[in-house]
Amino acid sequence: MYNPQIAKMFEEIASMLELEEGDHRFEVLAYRKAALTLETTQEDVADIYRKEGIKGLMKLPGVGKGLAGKIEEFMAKGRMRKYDEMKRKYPIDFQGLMKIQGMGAKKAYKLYANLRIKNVDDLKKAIAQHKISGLEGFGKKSEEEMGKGIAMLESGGGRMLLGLALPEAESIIARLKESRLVDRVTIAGSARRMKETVGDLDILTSSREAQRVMDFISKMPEVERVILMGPTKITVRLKIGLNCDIRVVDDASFGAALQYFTGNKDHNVKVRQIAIKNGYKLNEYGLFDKRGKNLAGPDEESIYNRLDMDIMDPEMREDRGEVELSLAHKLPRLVGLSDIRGDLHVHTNHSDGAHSIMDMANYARKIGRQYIGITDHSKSEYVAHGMDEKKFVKHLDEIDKANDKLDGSIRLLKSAEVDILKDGGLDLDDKTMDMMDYRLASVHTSLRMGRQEMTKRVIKAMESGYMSIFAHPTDRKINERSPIDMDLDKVFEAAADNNVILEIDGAPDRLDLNDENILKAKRYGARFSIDTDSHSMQNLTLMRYGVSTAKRGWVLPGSVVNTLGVERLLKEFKK
DNA sequence: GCCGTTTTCGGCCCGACTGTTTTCAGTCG
Repeated sequence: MYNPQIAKMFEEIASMLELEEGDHRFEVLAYRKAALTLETTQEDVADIYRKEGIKGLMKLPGVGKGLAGKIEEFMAKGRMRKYDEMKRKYPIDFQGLMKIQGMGAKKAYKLYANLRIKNVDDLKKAIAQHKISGLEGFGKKSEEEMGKGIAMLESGGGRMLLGLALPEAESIIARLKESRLVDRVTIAGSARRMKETVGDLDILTSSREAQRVMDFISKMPEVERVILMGPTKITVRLKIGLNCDIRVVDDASFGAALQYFTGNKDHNVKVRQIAIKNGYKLNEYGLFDKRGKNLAGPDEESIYNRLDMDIMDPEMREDRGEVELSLAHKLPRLVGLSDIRGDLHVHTNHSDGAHSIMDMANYARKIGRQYIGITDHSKSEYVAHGMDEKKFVKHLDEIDKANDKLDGSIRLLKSAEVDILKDGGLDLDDKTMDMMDYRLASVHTSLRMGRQEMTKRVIKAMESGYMSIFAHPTDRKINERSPIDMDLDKVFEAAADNNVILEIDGAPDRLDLNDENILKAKRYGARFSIDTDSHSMQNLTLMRYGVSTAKRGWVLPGSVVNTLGVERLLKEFKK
């Protein structure tokens, strides 16, 4: 996989260009944009190049003739002349140093020019010896902030799971509402777009008492320390190890600000370009005409509507074609939480869940589910107390009895999460599986198997005729474990051929399939099941993470099986 | 260096905050 390596080189070239004489602003932007594209492109550039040559590379957004040539050069020779030349002049670890808050290319270079600081270790030593504060343009405060920045990095400054960050944001929002200092308050940024991980939290409020809001925030119990505070913006470090930006605007600007701070960046750039084409100017304070009159209303929708666009769900705002569809008034109606009727991936204390069948059923009914599928583990998962055939017969019988007791108030479906064995066989015998309403199947062992073997393994399981749903298909764990290596195109094709439903597992550390893979699967006509993979009653409420992931993959309600009523769903499983 | 319903040249988002400044460069989102 060349992508991360080349992305890093482009990033570094961008940093070095910032130090060169003359105006390289836009060249810098171009390198950074291409680096971002490479970081987020799943397909290896080597594969793209093999299939479509340099023209294929140039199809990548932000990659033109020049940068495509540099990618080609690196793949052929293992080096990039421009990078090597510049690196000789600036032998600095920009990537490492610039991860420190407040450090950009220019400061990094000053440190190198004056103190020969090349990397974070050098910087640490210089700080310890108080060499920074003596430098022109730096002071005592700079030295302190750098020290704090390094400490923050070392305590894990990476991106946090949405499932941890969003509840924290919601409790901060609740606190602000209770304070009565704010008119409106809401989440913005990547958390509002429900990205699987977030680098920080953005919260937007409107108030006539900005200063009091600032003071209030700085004293909240969630806050570890204030990083910066101005009249309308405050950045704080939260105790959970995440930064949080909170902005205060006038209520009249709230809609414009919410649009602006929700992003993402590329989406905003396009919307602003449309504003310019219409003779307007769009910023976080409003939509202004030539005379400077603010045309925006109090909400986001009025801004889009003024531009003759339809408003789209925040999850769509990633510049993946939603702007164009919105202009054409052809936005799809995506699946929403209220479409979901059941949950087809639920564990109980018969394997590794915390609660009984009845507890799970009652809780699920309380939060509005019409049915849930009980999917305890099969015998290979002995660490998860997986059951063998004999135990399953008894277990399935208990589900029947629970259904009798529940008397139709919620329906329990008989199922299992069956292991896909190393050879592609399933972990229970046919007779036992025949007793179930449907079956989940998933990979839990031999995760490092090679690509071809893994692909064959999964497809063989799909062809068994017993696999109703492919649960957490790639088996990745965010920030913990890479996805298993398989040819997703072939797997998705086999799923469609064998009527296998693909799961969108809503457990916040899985979110599997993810947005990109959902978009890919859709091209093969995939159908989905959005589940929680619950191991406790509380987990049943995680459905929103799965639904938002589906939205990020532009999933329509009609292709999600658990939007169906239970009778229709059972008919689907019989097919 | 990229890109195209201002299309092969001339744009490319722009406002907030900080530290070290005495008017602003650097960084961030």
